This record gives sequence, C-alpha cells and structure tokens, in this order.
Amino acid sequence: MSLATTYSPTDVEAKWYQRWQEQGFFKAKPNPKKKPYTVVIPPPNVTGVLHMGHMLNNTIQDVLVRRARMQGKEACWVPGTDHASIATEAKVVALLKEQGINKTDLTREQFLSHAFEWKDKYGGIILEQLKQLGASCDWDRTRFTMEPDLTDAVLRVFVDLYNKGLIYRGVRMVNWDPEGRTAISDEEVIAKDVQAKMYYLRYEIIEPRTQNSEFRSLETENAGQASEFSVLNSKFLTVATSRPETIMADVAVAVNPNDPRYAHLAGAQVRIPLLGREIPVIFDEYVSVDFGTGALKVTPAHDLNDYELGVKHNLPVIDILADNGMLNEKAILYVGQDRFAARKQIAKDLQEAGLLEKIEEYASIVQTSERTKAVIEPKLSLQWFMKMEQMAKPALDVVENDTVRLHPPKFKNMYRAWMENVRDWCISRQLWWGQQIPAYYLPDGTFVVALTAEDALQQAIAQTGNADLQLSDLRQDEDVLDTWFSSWLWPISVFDGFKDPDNADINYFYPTNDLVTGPDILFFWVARMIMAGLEYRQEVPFKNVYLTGIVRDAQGRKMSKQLGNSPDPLDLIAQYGADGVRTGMLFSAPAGNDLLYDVKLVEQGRNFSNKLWNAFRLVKGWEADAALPFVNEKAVTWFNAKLQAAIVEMDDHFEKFRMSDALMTIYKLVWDDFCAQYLEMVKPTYQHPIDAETLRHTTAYLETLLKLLHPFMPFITEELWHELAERGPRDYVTVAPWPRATAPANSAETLASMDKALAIVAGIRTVRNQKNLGPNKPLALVAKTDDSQLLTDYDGIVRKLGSISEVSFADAGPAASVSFVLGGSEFFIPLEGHIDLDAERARLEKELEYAQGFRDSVQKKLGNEKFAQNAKPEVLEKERQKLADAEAKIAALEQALKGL
RNA sequence: GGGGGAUUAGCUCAGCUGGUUCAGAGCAUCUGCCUUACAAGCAGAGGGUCACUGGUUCGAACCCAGUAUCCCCCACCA
Repeated sequence: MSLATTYSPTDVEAKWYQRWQEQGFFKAKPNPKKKPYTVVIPPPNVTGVLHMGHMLNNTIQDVLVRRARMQGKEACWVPGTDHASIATEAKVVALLKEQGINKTDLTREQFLSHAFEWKDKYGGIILEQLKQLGASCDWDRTRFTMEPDLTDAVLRVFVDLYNKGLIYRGVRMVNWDPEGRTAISDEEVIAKDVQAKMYYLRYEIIEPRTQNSEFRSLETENAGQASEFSVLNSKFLTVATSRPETIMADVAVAVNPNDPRYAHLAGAQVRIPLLGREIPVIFDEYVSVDFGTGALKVTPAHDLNDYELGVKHNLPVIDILADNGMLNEKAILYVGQDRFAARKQIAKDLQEAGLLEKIEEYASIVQTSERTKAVIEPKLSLQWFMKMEQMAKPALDVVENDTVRLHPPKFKNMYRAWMENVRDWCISRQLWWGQQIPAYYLPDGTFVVALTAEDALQQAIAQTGNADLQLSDLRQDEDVLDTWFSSWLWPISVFDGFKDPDNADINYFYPTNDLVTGPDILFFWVARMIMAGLEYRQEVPFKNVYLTGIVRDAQGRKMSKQLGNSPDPLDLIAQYGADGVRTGMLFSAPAGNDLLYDVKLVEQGRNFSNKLWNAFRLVKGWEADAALPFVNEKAVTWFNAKLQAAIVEMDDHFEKFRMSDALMTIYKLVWDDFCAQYLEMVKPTYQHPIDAETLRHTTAYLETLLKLLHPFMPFITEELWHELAERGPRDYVTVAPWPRATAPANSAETLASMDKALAIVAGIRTVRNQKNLGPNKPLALVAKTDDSQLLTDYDGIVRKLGSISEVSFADAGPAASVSFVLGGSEFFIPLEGHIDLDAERARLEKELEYAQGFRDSVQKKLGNEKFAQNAKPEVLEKERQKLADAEAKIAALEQALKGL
C-alpha cells in the first residue's frame, strides 16, 4: 500500500475548496422545493485580518451551514465586511500621518479617496482567509456595508425613521471621544476602574450672610497646619473634585439645603480659585451631604449631572474644551494645554497659591472609548439621535417569548435589563468614512431630510415657498452615521430588502435561521437587528442567536498583540490542517463559555484527522473474497446499533446548539467504537482477504461516519469520500444526505450483550497487564457461568480481541489460574507459574468486602419502610435488582476464594 | 451601587423533572507495549467531602436559606 501513514492536509484542502467552488455547492437561490436555511455572517471589519475569535465564530457557522446543506436545505451563508467607520477612519488617519499628511489638510473627497484606496488594498483579505478555514459561504453574495446598495438602504431607513418622528436632532450631553474627535454612543463607552486623585479646592467666600459663623469645612488631615486652616476655613468653602482643570467652567457651587454646615451661605458668592470669577452658591437636594465636603462645583458643560443642575437652576454653560481635548480660549487659563497636562499644572499652581487643601487617593471610574481607548469627555453638542423606547418594547417581547432564542439562555437576563433601560441612540459621528447624513440645511437655517439632494431641493422649495432655491443653496450635513446604523439592517439589506422589499431572495431567505456572534455586541448589533427586523419586515431577523465566548490563552488571559499570546490562525491551519484547527477549537467550546486555547487542542484535532486517515487506510487495503462466509454478524449488528444511537444523540445535541457535545459524540464513535472495537473485531489476519459481506458493511459505515464528520472536518472527509469509491461527477460528501437515524431491532439487547462480551475482553486484558503477558500470547479461558450462551455467541470476538486460544466451561477453575468476576459469572485464566496465591486472595477479598458493603447499603435502603412506601415502583424494582446482582457477585467471589 | 451567572477529578466541562447515565467525558497523569492501519498509536490503571454551613425529604451534586470565592453585565455621587 502506498498511502502515507500520516495524513497531510495542505494540498488536499486547496484542491477540495476549489472543486466545491467549481461545482457551485455554496451557491444558494430560492428553491420552492427546499426549505431555506440562512445565516448572515457578522461582517468583520473590512480592513481586518483573521484572529482566533473569527476562527471559532466562523467554524461554528460553517458547521451549522454544512449540516443544513446535507439535510437537504437550501443553505445560504451570506458573507461580507463592515466599513467600521471609526476604526477604519482611525487607521487611515494614522497611515496618512506616517506619510506626512494631516487629515485636516484634506478635503472630504480627498480623504475618502485615500480611504477607498486602503479599503481596496486590504479589504476582503479576511474573506480569503475564511476560505482557508473551509467556510462554505455563497461568495457571489458578498456584501460591504458601505457599497451603494447598502448605503441606499441606510439612507432610506434614516429618512423613514425621521419622517416617523423616531429620529431627531438636538443638543444633548454626549460621549465625546477627543482622540477620534467624534461623538459616540453610550454602548461604545467602556467604564474602567482607575486610581484617581480627589483634589480639595478652596473657593473664597465673598458674601457670607453672617459674619462670625462657626461653620467648618471637613477636618484636615494635617494636624500641623490645623490652626492655619481654621482661619482659612472661615473664609473659604472647600470643594472636592477629581477634575480641578474644569474649574474655569464652573458656574456655581452647590450644597444640600439640609446641610447645617452651609446653611449660612444662602445668597453667598464664591470666587473660583486662580481664575477669580465669582459664582453663586446654590442649594439642591441632589448634593450628598456625606460625600467629599458636601459642596459640589457645578460645571454644566462637562458633566451630565451638573448639566441637569444647571438647567434646573438656570445657569450658563461654559465649555472650555476643544474637540481634541485641549483647553480652549474660554478657559482663559491653560489655553492650548491638553486637559491632563492642565490638571497637573493647575494642581501645582493651586498648591502654590495656597488654594489646594489636600489631595486624596480616590478609587474611581473613567469612561473610555471602546475604539480609541481615549478618556471620554461628556460634551454638550448638537447631534442626531434615534428614539429607542418604542422599538425596544417589541424587540424585548420576541426574546421573552422565545420567538428569538438566545443560546445559552442566561443572556436573556442581560438582554432584558438593557432593553428595559435603553436610552436614545446617538447616531451621528463627526467622521468622513461612513454614510453621510441625508439632512440638508437651507440658507434660513432650517433643514430638510431626503434621500437625494434633488428630493431635498423639492422639499426645501415646498417648505419655504421659495422657488428660486438651487441645489447649491443646500448644504448637506457634514456628519456620517454610526457604523451600527448600517449593520443593524444587515439581515435585510444583504437581500436588498429595503430597495426592493418584495424580491424573491428576501421573501425566501428571510427571516434567517441562526446568528452566531459574541455577547459583546448583543446590544450594539443583535438587539438592534431585531428592532429593524420587526420594524421593516414585521418579522424577527433570526430564530436563534448562538453566543460564543472569548478565545483566551491557556492561562485564561485575553488574546492580545501586546501579550503576543495569539497564534496566527493561518499558521495553525498550515501546521495542523483546517480540519484539525476546527475540531480543536470546538472540542472545548460550549456556547457562552470562553475558550481556553491551548495548542494541545489543535494537536488533538490533527491526531483525530490522522486516526480517521488510518482507519480508511486499513479498510482500503482489504481484499474481498466472495467465497468466504460472513463471520462478523455480531460485530456488524452491534456497530449499527452504536451508530444509530450516536446519530440520535448528535441530532439532539445539534438541536440544542451543543456543538462540542455533538463533536464529542462522533469523536468517540469513530475512535472508540469504530476503530478500537469494531475494526479490531472484523479485521482479517494480515494479508488475508476479508469476506465480501463484512467489507460491504464496513465501507458503508465508514461512509456514514464521513457524512457525520463532514460539518466538522470538511476537507478530510471529502478526500476520503473520493478515495473510498469511484464517485460520479456531482457525488460529493459536501452535498451527501445527512444520515437519518433508524431504530434497529433489539438494539438494547445487542448493546448490552456486546458490553458483557467486551467486559470479558477487558478482564482478560487486565490480567495480561497485571501478569505482564504480551498482548498476543495465546491464553485459555475457563468460564463458570449460567449464561454460557453469551460466550458462545461472542466466542469469535472474545477469542480475537483477547487472544484466547480456547474457551471452556467448568464448575470450578483450574488450580493454577487467575480469576475475575463479572456479574454472577467467574472467569479463569490458567497460568502455570504466574500465580501468587496470597496476592490473588487479597485482591478477591478486597473485592468481596466492597460488594458486601454495597449489598448492605442497598438492603438498608430497602428495609426503610418510608422508602418502600414513597419510592416509585420502578425505583424499588431497580433497587431490588441491585441487591440481586450484588448477591450473585458475592456468591461468585466467595466461590472463587474457596477455589484458591 | 444594581442585576445576573458560576463553584463537580490536575485542567476544561457534562450531569434535563431529586432515586442505575449518579458520581461522568475529553485532555492530562501513571504502568506496560515500536502487537503489519495509526507511537500523531495500542492495552490497562489511578484520581472527586460535587465550595462551605444549615434546612426540606425515606432519599440531595440537583430543591431552599445563609456564607465564601470567582466571572459577567449595567451604573451620572463630584
């Protein structure tokens, strides 16, 4: 035989992927005779490269899609990429900077042409990488969230929601990313724990109502300076803040009206330290008496609560921060300095001016940008928002009532909490890479919203009554829309469901079936897709959401470039084969659980490929001889029973989205039952032919196993499918029918009997191990049993697997023999010269003792009257059976001991 | 601060409605084997107070309460 002893995947994988494409197996089109099965890919960033998270996610999708295809469904997996506005724009800006070009020096058009250049160069690399993984996407359907058709969808939806009153423009406190210089949504903000400092600043009191007040601020920690402070404290109001650089934007100091320490300050003014501006002391219940000093500086431009306080008390807003996080001219002091530099400097200056009472360490949180990692500044700004409440309600209902099922279901809680507290979505971004907002401003300052500039002009004319308005009089909004404002339409827009809502594709493929994604974008994306689906199709976008975990390293750390603990997926594929990597990832990845990646997993996957390869090699090498009788009926019947049970089990696992368990089922069936047991049972002696009937069954079994494995290991199964037999031009395992479980007659008996026979074999092998006899030394077996039929039926198997040369029955074992007990039967292996009687006796006594203890406990249980009264009849019956078995075993063991 | 989840073998995890699937799986470990498909392998073995403390029950890994530890999500006390 010329086949190599190890499987080498590289050439095989390239070959089959190409042939699948040539055959068009992944192409899907509406077919009324078949049920659709649709998955839309979570579109990766267009300029991204494949990482381990993608590998896991896309492997799962491919397993689902390939199985559905084999089940005869019209399987449609739509691939594509996301323009990822803020991330991509940041990349392009950085790249241009390297070339000495500043974004600010470019026009919008110039910048976009650079961006598209970048996109054309790197865009879609990730899709090519997915092919190496084996992803069976319909590549003809590849979409890009910023391509014309999808942009059209975005604009239509924007206009529609605006007309429905669900989109509005307004001044609100938003999350400002000074790095990306754009507003971002609440969901894009990550809270981070930090060790910050609390600065206690002295605001000079200008008009205290009573002169000789006895109020004191908080005790100072520094006793040595206490006397000095007590004087000062009578003239100053101490305010605690973590952001001293914002004092230039202060418009008041607030205290609680019920705080006796500050009651006398009614009507007072205080002076902002260093700056000197006078601001009022205001009273509001909002202020906590027991936090800080009980006095709060009010800075409406740079804090949401302060903003609300400001509105309530009719205070002005002074915004001292520029878009890039530097202090602007309104700050008067520290203009042009970054806010963090200014903070250091002002602390120093305050200290020198004697206006800084103390600095305390303070555990706090800062809000950071998910994309740029920059510290977020709350900023009052004019943005576009989408009202969420109205859409959230039905989107919550469909998850609550399981129209959309989350796997695992624990995510339902998370989903509910978010949907019940959803806030309006800030959808405008001060970027260029994205869909420009279709709002057009008129010379009079009003605006219209329309799909095209021409429509806008018509509207503007109608609105103003000014027929002389020209296109050039309109100015389109500079901002673009949040990336998620295109992604949320993905399951509809990829089938052109907005432009052409009644087309054949959308009618057939929508709603999709399963969505596979990470829980980190449950709100960003999944929830919003559900909203869009219900709003625009009156139907959920998918029925199941499979939430993967995060891929971590073996120590449980997140994979990151800094740590260098993330393997290159393509290297892994080259080294272990795509099949090995796919199975490796799935071995240990229950839904919702993080995957602790270890190279051992992909090794195990590769080893499994190799095991399968060698099983094939063995079968392929057999020569059939039609003249030989069929001697393997027991083995054949047994394996069929195993196989059918495994199919049922796999289907059940798939039904419940337990992918790892489904894989483990077929893994054990192949490795343990097929290779370790079945093939060993039927294997002919070396260079001897096999009977035709056995070969026929074995080949058929192997084919079925290849089908069951194919979703997990598409490449090797296709290779072996074609190696195993001559195939017709369209006969590929990729499109072979998924095996349907049948229920073989007497399956339970078949399995139970073989278990008993294999237990005898295991007993023999244990003796071989204990006595250090090789695996092939022929031994005799003597049985003392009431069930001689079993041994007669399975005679061939016991002889073959146990290397037993003769089997006989007797009432007592030969003197010099080793024995073992199974159930009520005793088995002896005569072994002259290998017997240590004392050791044998000790071993049997130990076993006897255990059996007696077991019997006693069962007896006790059965003797308990309450148990007898309350337990279900079948439970009682089982207990009685346990007792009988134990007693039989005890009797056999006692016999064995006597015989020694 | 609010909410959710977890804790079972060295590791990663199953264990559905309380009782033979009840203490499991894979990997790892140990022992012996290069036995003509496979050493990327074969045969066998060991390993757990089911986090802790109580309770309910004839019976608890499973139900209840409390404790501890860990993880996740949400959150505007300066």
